[in-house]
Amino acid sequence: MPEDNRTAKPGGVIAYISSGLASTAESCVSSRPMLTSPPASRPSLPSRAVGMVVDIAPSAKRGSGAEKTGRSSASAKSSVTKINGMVLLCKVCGDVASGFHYGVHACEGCKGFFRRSIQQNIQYKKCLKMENCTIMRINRNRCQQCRFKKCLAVGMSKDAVRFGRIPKREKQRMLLEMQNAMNNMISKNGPLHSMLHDDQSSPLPIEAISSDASSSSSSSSSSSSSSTSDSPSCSYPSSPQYPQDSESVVSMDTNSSSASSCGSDSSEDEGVIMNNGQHPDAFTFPQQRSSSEGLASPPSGTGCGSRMEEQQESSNCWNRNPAVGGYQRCPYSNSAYSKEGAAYQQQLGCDPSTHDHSQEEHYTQNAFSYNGPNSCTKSRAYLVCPMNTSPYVDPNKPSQEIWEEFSMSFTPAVREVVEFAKRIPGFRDLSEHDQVSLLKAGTFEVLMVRFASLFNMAERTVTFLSGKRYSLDTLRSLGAGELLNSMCEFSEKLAALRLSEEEMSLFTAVVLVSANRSGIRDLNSAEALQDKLIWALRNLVMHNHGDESATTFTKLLLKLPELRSLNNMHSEELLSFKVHP
Amino acid sequence: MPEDNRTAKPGGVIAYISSGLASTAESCVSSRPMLTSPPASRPSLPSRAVGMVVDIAPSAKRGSGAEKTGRSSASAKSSVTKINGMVLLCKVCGDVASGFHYGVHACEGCKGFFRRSIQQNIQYKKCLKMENCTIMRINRNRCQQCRFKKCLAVGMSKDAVRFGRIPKREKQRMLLEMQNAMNNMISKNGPLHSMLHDDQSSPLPIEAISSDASSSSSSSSSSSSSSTSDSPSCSYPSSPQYPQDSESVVSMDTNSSSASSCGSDSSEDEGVIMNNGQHPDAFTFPQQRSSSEGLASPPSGTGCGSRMEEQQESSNCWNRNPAVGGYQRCPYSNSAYSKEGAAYQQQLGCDPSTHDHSQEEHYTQNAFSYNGPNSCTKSRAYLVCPMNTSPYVDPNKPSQEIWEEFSMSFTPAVREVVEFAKRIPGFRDLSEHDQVSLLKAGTFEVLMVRFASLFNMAERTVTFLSGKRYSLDTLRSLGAGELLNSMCEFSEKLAALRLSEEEMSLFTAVVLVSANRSGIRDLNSAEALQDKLIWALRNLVMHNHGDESATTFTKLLLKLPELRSLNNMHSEELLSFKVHP
DNA sequence: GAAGGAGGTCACTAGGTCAT
DNA sequence: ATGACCTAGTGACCTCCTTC
Repeated sequence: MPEDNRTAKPGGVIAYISSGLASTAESCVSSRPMLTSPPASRPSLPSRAVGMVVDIAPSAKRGSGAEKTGRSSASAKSSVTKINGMVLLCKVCGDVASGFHYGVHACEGCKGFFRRSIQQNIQYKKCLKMENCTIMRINRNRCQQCRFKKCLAVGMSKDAVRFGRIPKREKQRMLLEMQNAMNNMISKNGPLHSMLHDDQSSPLPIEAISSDASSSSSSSSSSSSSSTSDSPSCSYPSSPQYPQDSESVVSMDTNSSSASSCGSDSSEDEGVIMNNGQHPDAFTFPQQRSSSEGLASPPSGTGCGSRMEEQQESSNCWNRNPAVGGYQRCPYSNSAYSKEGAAYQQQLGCDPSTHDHSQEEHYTQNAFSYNGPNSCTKSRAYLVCPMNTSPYVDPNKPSQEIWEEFSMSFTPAVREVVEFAKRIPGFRDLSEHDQVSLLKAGTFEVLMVRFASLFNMAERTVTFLSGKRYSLDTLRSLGAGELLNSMCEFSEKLAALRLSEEEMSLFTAVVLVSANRSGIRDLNSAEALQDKLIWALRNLVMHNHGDESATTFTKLLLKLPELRSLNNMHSEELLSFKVHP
Repeated sequence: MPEDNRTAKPGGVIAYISSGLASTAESCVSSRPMLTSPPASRPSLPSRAVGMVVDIAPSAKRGSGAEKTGRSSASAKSSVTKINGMVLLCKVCGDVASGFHYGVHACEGCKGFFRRSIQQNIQYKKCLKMENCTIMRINRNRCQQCRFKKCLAVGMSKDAVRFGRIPKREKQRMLLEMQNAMNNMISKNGPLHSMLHDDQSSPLPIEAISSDASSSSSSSSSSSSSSTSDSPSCSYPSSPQYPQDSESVVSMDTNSSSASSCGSDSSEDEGVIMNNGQHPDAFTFPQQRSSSEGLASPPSGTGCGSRMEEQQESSNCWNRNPAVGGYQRCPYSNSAYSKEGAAYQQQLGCDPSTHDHSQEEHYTQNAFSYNGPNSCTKSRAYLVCPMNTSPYVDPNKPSQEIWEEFSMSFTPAVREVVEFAKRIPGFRDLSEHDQVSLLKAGTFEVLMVRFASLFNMAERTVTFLSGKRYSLDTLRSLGAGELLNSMCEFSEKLAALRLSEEEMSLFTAVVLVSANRSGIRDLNSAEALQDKLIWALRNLVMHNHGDESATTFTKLLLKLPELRSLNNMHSEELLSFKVHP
């Protein structure tokens, strides 16, 4: 649907201006009372319509003389952009467009609004509702944030300005598209019917249409001049017009366009809503609680009551995890290691059988292990991973076996990560699928943080979980490469931040929920959780680190991409090991 | 001076128009922050490109009838000057040239602008920035002084007009030159080499190719290539900024083209450096200069004094990059593409031979491309990447060829990233090796940020640089997978942050210097640079985003790990494409 | 003639203004 | 702060003239 529609839509909102109808409608709509001032002042459509008209009609080639009296006429009043009797409407609010401004057909109001917004880089006050206000002529001044958002959404941009006269080709194209739209409309059940229908079906015809128009243009075929349509449109996206109907009033959307557009619109809005809907700020931190009740409290609260507790919990979740100790002590058992997906699910208390197995293929992503570069041509295999008991591997063992043994070695660690995750307030509220996805993507990173202390850059050693220590040089000679170095460097910098236990726990939680989100189904929830944890972490750090708190917090966040890189490098090495054991 | 230059320079910027190239996504270009919508709107080029075409091809004698309908056609629209499939671009702004005006291939806009400027001897208002604004199609109207300067710089002059038809001889010469350029490019050592080379030799690669014979007429034959290098720089001493115009288009510059840049480069760099180091004040900050004075100063100071300046500069570095325009315009030329490592080095002005080649193997890391999952079992190959002209690939072509062609398609983008990097204050102070490493690791991420606007989650479309838009569903049906989704999501969230142009530039710089550090030799310097940039970004954001500044800044930092993930996913797809084309 | 460019024309728009 | 109205440009097209 949407697709088609879009295609269909030319580009702008149009309206029949023919009869006096318009005026009526408008007046109705117009929120403003009737201004006494003369016709000119009349804000409403009619008056304006009467003003100078820019006719894009084909035949209108150049009747410069006729309609417009030259420049002077301009002074007369704002012009109405009209094509073949159809008035173009503002893509932002549906008012009558005065031209093509910032890449979009827009009215004087929205043009001016957008101009001011960008010129002064104004940050509007947050929307009081859901940040998805519908923007129409009558209410466009109610929410600046949403209005500006809409401007951007429909494509207004300083880079999209177009000067000079409209290229004939474009004009032609517009016309054709509009005509098509019209025909469709009319042919259907007759104009009235369609109008009616449209009206009802879509509350915001204009938007609907408009939004897509821009996009679609290129696409399809239907656009008459296929060839033209394509590129040109792209290039001039907004150009096409959106067939809308009449005045602000009746907008009739393009043939199908409206429908589609609606779709798109709505989706957009939804997205917005969701995102913002969550109250990231709501998560306050414990300690400050007492000491500073005055600290900024969460802006909007959803269940504020338990927030503190949650936060505390999260800050301690790791510590409370019995596993923690184990981690450092190398609790490496022989527990079997199999498909991670399943493993995670089981540990999370889910039924693995209910999940798709595609995930299994990615399990290498989660391992905390690495081997020397495959460049290691010796016949001996090495597994230079601190999770291993030793970097040396029995050369006589089949590589498959080595691999399995190795994999098993970190099962306990993975289990601990899962336990930790389960203690993160809010984590279990995510869908099972998403919990597993985050764990799969983030386990390595979590382990990296927790085991950072195994890497000692100052002494240039790495302590394996077996308790044995090896120098970096030794490990390098066994084939360890860049990754090992990077891990050491990471550890050193992390240590330099001197995080407290709580901070470390909270940071670890952040690491987990910040894991690669690809595949996450409920992105908004994951993000909301992340926001909450970040907020808590921020408060904690701010509270603990004095002058350097801002820097510390920033540096902490900068650890995330580093972890991601380590994770990837690690995965690559694992992969290469599997490929060339 | 000018004279010589002109002579030397052939003349114009060219671009292949065969594909959708021409159209290029203007949107992309947008300097403005990543607005969500834009993609669609890009109107122009394409359409124009589609307009009347003046073919200079030899054989093309004059199919007047065909392409242009003679005079009448003229009425049709402005013509596009095309030679053998290559479209000539305006030497001033990179738009499609309509002819040879005032001694230079120029578009109607710049022609008219220049005409008015000289006719009325207009004294334009002083540039509000550094008087070195990059002139591109999208922003050519923002600074008259710089535009006029650029006109003069590229050689426009009333004395250079050429009347009447193009002498056959000249036409022939142009053709030959272009062909040579083409061949060189392709054959030589690969694109990179040429890029590199180009970099050094001619600031205005495009021209080289172009014919411009006009001026040259005078000069000698050799002019073509040799000349290139020379003069340009001279003529435009200040030009650092306009090193190439071509780019913007895609120009593919002549082989020698790149060379040009070099000259420019150095000069360019100097410019930048000088600015920072020397006249801090000289660098004025756009809007908030004054107001920002009160911003918090960097915590620990290393040259605190110049921070702001640096910040400003860096915040504008992207904008000043001529390439930006190119980006949007999709300048996909035929520049060869080979070993990236070498390419980077070349562009950076280093000697590729001195570097280890191991890097080359990783070059896939840098591409901004992705294809559908290999699960795509159909015989047809798809390259669902917005840098491509189309997701469809000729099934008859050998995959190797497809791959190479595809690789070439983003060479211009890579080049732009390099140019951008060079403008980041402090970046060039890193060792050559580290500069290359960061570029290799971060190019994809930088491109992802700059091209974010191509992905429109609201409308569920992706605009290719060719200007064509495709719905996510369509792309998905072609094999695109999770990555595409993730990219869209990333784009949406980024757009939601509503960064200003400066913020976006600064953020982009941060992205680059925050790239995977593995392999970096002087970690501390890289980190110091990162700190500096982050600090600047933080100040800027804090200053611009009011209540939400902290949140915005945090969210911005959280984009880094996301970018890293996208980068990795992308690399994986690339790899899988190479393994299973 | 016909190709091809200078200039002119005037459809159009970014921005500035200022009453509201 | 908004938006109707203006001003100063801008650039798509055209006409006319030069050169091949």
